Amino acid sequence: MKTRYRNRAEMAADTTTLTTDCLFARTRVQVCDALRSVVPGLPEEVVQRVDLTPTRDPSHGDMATNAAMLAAKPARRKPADIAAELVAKLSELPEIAKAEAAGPGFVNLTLRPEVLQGVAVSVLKAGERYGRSTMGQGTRVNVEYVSANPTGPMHVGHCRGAVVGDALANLLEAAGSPVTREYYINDAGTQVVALTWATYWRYLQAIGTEISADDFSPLTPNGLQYQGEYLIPVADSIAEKHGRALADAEGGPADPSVWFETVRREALTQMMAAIREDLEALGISHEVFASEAETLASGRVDAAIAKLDSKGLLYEGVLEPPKGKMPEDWEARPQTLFRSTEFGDDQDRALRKSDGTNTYFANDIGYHAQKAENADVLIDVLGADHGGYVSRMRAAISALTDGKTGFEVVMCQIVRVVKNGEPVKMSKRAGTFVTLRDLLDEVGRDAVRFTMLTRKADAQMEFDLDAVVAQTRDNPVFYVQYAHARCRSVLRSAETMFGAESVTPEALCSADLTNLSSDVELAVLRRLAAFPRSVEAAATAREPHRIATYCIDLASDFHALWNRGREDTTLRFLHENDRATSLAKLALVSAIAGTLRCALTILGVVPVEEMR
RNA sequence: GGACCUGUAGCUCAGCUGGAUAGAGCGUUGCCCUCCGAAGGCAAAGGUCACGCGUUCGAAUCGCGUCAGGUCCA
Repeated sequence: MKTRYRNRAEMAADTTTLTTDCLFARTRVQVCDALRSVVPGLPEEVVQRVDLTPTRDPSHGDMATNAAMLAAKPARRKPADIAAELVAKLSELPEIAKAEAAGPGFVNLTLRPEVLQGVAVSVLKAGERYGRSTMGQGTRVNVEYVSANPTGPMHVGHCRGAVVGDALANLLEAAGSPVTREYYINDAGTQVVALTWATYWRYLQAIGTEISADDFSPLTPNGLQYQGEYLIPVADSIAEKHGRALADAEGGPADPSVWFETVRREALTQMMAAIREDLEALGISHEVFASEAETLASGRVDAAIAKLDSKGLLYEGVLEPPKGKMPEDWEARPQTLFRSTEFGDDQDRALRKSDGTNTYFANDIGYHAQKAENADVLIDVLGADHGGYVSRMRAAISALTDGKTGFEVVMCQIVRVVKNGEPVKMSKRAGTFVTLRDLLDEVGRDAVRFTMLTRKADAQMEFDLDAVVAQTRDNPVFYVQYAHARCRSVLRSAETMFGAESVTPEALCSADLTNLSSDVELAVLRRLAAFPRSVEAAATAREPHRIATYCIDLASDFHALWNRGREDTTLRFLHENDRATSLAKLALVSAIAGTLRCALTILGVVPVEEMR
């Protein structure tokens, strides 16, 4: 496993060259240098824990560091004393207007205004690359997400994992990791057999045979499991292509050897095509669609099992009966077990059933081994219902790769869909489940994506259909989009006022920014400065929702600034008779719009130019 | 019975990997349009961070236990 930083400090201390063009990262290096000279011989692992954070309270300056408090114990000195010496050292730096010790040992730093003003220029120069980092260089990441069974169209239950996985992939890419987006098609299991039978039933109807679900069900291996109408067009196209050739002379069910493989392939192809369309509508495209059947055929599953065996990790045994509620049909059965308990699992796990066929787990091991051939870290984005699967998979990957390949799971908890204050009931059986397409049609792609990303993945969330289309402050999608649209609106007005060529990002880079000195303007600049830091932190934590939170915060700063211009005309962006001042303000506005675009792009949300 | 996730304002949720007086939105109560888009902003009120013990300079955050909700267990 390649380097995985436990925290930002470690990440930043790990390298002498900065991974991102970030004011915080640069200043932190200076703080660390100062600390080393104030406390000679301080162990590096202590220095690495030094953190430099934005302050919550502007009266504490622009940034605060915990350096003195961290060093106090190893240096056997009082935090306040170290802080005082740090203050003296840091005050000498040209970038720092004021350094002061405060509270239990913080050192608060106030930057010279031109340093903060320079942030706007950095943003404009970086353009769409603002916030990008090289932190992940050398760590190839495979993110597997969605992987919905190809047995029907996507429904809202798949949506959160899809959006989170996609945003996470974008985020890790922004943080410098080469990312593979992957979808695992479970096309070798019993569900696909069931799908095939269900499609065949619809096929018989398509060629004019009258056969009810109740009549057909007993003919199938496991009953008729899918009766959805979405199979009708699939069956129609099969009927069109093959006529009555797949049925017997009377149009009734023929022997499976006649039709099964044909129908299976056709159903799978069309289901996957439908899913890809759904994904496309969500703005998602995977680089790899991996087939379980192909992985099996490639021999990788057998190879993985053989490898575990060669390490002495397999044995024939009988699992303990489940504690508590005992399934009625439970019986002790000897089967091939993997010693996952040696890797932290709470129970050994079966790789082969008593009849000798592979379990799902066995196939999944082979598949993960396949992914590990081209990645250093595997991330599975899973629904909460797969929680029990994590520790056994981690055990298997650890065993197979000798711990070289990282395995992480981002677990997405349930989304409750609410409309008019009432939960929307979903039942696949009753056919009342909401498809992804329905949801997109109702609220729109960007609203779905952004809203799903405003909460951390491992917390349950409520998705209020009314709220996400509301054009009000309590709808964060709208709020953020509105901020961007307002920026663009100002810039459009500026173009007519000063000429388009004067307000391009390149032209605005050379504006004199010294008049950006009010508290609200400096607050926005501080926020812009924190973006690269947020990207690295979000990537390290595998938490794309932090980028959504950042968007909301920046939008809030901007709306506040906008409204302050009502009472204080010097804060307005456009001053017809004062070109120099206007260009400074416009540089800030352009930097805000640019940063919002960078952030929204990570989330896969399209920034809008105007609201209608 | 066990595993994983969650518990923060009346409601929906943030809280930047242990830091200063715990923050938003909605709802409630007041303000702010002659003015770049008021689809916004400002302010007030609202908290035993589920509970208990522990770790330490310092805990919503880390550990253990209890309770509650969710997901799962060949």
